Amino acid sequence: MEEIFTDPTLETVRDVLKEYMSRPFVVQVSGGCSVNYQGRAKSKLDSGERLLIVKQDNAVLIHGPENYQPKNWQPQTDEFDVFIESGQLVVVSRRFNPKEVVEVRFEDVELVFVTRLVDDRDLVVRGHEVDIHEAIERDPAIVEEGLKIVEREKKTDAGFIDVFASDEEGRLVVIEVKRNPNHNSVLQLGRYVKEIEEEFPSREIRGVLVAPKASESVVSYLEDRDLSFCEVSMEEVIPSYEKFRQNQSNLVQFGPDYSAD
Amino acid sequence: MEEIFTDPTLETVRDVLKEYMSRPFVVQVSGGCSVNYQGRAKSKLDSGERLLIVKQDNAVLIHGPENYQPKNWQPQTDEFDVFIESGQLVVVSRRFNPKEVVEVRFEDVELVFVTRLVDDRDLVVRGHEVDIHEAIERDPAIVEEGLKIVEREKKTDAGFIDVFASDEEGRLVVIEVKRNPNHNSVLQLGRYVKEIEEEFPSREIRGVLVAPKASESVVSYLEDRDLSFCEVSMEEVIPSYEKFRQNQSNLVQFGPDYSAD
DNA sequence: GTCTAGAGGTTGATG
DNA sequence: CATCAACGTCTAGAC
Repeated sequence: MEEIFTDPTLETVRDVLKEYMSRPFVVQVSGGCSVNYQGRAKSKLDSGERLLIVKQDNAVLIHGPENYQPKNWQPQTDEFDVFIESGQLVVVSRRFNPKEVVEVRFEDVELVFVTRLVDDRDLVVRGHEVDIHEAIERDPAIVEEGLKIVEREKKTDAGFIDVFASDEEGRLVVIEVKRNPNHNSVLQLGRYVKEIEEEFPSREIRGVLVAPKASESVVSYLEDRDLSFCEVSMEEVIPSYEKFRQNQSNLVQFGPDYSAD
Repeated sequence: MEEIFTDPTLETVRDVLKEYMSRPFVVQVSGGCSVNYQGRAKSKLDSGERLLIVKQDNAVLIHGPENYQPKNWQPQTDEFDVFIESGQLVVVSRRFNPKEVVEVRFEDVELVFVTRLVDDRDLVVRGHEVDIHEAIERDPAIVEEGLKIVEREKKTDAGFIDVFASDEEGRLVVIEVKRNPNHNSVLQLGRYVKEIEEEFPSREIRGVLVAPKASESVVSYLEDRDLSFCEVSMEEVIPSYEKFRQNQSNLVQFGPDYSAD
């Protein structure tokens, strides 16, 4: 189930788009175009050669020859318009919330490719912040010996505390988990500690930032506020590959080949 | 300058990739594949139909049938490997900083498309945070009548203050500009105000968050700390379209057609 | 629907 | 090269 048109007329492209857009097909148009966007911001892209991709859920991407990011895009489309005007093929993608419009104007098209992709597999990712949370819950000693979890996602006026615990000496410990901590993480942690000090005025409170790494600047910023840093390695955080590898027998395993230190 | 191969053998695909990858061509491969990633995190994607795009700067995208986002990616590649193993075409993209590897294993390929895209036009975007800064500098009355700019990007120990001003009554005004403010923006502003209070102990200090919008929660958080919120519309912030429209005579103008309120 | 927090965020500026 | 701030961030989850 695929269709390819090389050097089609704009009329052909229009008809192909009308037939396959808004239906579960991936439509690609490669050619010279300009793009306008208006919504939360506005953008203008003068004429150049690009690749337009309309996905099966009506997400729209306009990719230039370089960069990971698309030049313009629309995460989803509520309404398409396709028409020819002044010798240009105009494709308009609108979404209503937020109200945004992307308009692509093709002057010439090199190739149109229509296909249907079947992909029901989920992407499994490990190494997110939640994996650090879970690792701490499984084994609080990762942070420090004698730590006991009191509550997870404890609500305060300043927001949710990632992990709320008590240490060996009975002090309350406010733990903020971050994958990439910065100064804001420190401010946030400080605020949480303040909230807890108000809630438990008779208790001694500690604040700990737990992360795979922190810059010196962040660490010193922590120390300035009597907070501390606990480094955890992703190795102790990411579960063993056994579960991760399931149903992957025909694939190269993650292993020595990749971990070239 | 383009090449299209439909239902090619994996050997053909390998040879095409070897010839055109790492050179300034956009190479697309559509077919059934699985993907592994390891780097800052790890991910695994079982077999399904996807579109692999290798851009002219060696950025790599693996797109599924849906979503704006690619399933896996590599913003840039320092080293490619292409080979056939166990009846699968393996494409490995490595980058060194951060050290990350994406491995795509094709079981079958539906289409390969090679092209060179020429696009030297820059995307012009209006409506970023800096545009709000500039609007305030042009016309401080956007924030409030009688406001006078004292300094922009004023340095403090807590970071840079976006706009530092004085109001009609001679009070100092610390202005924090945000496009999408959140609680952290409030904490940040509070911190700046504290710094300024230390620097000017004899003056009265106000803190104002300027943004196109703020959630109620953020506004009440501001008020709790004796800070205030000033809403600016993007219309008063984004410069008139005259400049924006330059060289766009052959394009439909942004205008009434788009601004369906 | 709005709002909040996280992301393999990415990217560009800055020291 | 590291650090930081902004993004049309996007996206998922909670309310």
